Amino acid sequence: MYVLDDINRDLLDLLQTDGRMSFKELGDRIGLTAPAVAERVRKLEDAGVIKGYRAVVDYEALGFPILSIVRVKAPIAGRAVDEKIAALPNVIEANRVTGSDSHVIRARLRTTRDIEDLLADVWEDGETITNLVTSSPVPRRPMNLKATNAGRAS
Amino acid sequence: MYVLDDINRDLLDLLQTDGRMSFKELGDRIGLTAPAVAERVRKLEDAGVIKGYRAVVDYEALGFPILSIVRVKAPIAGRAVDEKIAALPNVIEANRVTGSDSHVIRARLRTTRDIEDLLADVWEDGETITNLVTSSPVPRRPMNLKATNAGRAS
DNA sequence: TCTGAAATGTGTCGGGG
DNA sequence: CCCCGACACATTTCAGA
Repeated sequence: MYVLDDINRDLLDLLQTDGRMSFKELGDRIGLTAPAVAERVRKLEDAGVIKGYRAVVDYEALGFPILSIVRVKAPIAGRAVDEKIAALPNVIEANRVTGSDSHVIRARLRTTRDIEDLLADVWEDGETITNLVTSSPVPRRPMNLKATNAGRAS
Repeated sequence: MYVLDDINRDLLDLLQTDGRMSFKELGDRIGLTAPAVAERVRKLEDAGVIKGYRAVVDYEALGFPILSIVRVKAPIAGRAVDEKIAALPNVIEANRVTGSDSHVIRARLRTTRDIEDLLADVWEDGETITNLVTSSPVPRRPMNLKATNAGRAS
């Protein structure tokens, strides 16, 4: 497990909030110079702790107002099923899970009609249960590493 | 609905893949100069299409190997419940949904013991069903806007 | 809405503590 | 592991089309 000191923990919290913050500004906030920050960030990237940077896009504004959660009970949950799911561009996440279902899939859709198309694709693999998200009390957010005492040696 | 031209669609796909890409490099890839890119990106931000930028952090590497999905059936699903869930730092997303459950919660946890603590907190609000993610055929990913023909006037 | 050029700000690399 | 100074590079602004 990768152990963080307090500076790296704060760096990660800042970069999770604003992934485009400059090294200089990061340094100003935590009391380091830009080169020192750059080196720490580079090491976090090399270690795989920072996996990348992403712009967060509002899919609703782009015409995908429906967020659906589909649970699948696939009798034979093999690689073929996984790959078929991954090939669907509307799918933004898919997990294999414990319990009576085999997969949990999340997809962004344009219309209710698209739900049928999505289900038709996974239908062949097993029974499905679909929930539509009506609101998000906690929209997808980063963990607050400071609040969770992340990175402390256990 | 916000209508994208092809350039903005490609810009968003690039920024979803690498949120720290410089305006100059973005411009080189799509055939514009840096100032033109900067202006387009600024407008997308102002319009709320780009909601922000985030570093993607590997929580497993930081000691949170468990991703849990908890479905809650809360008889009275009011604001108080939402706020209690939102206050838990391990919760990375919570949705209200249609169907027999009221909420779907995702949380990152350190140990199986933490599952008990999490459930104890939401337990008071209703019955729970918990699934543990064993693998992710599709890890959380951005939508490919080009593949989905996003932003086209319908 | 874009380009091109000038000014400003930031990233990067060396040397040194 | 950090700071400082110097250079290279990116961003911003603005005039012009």
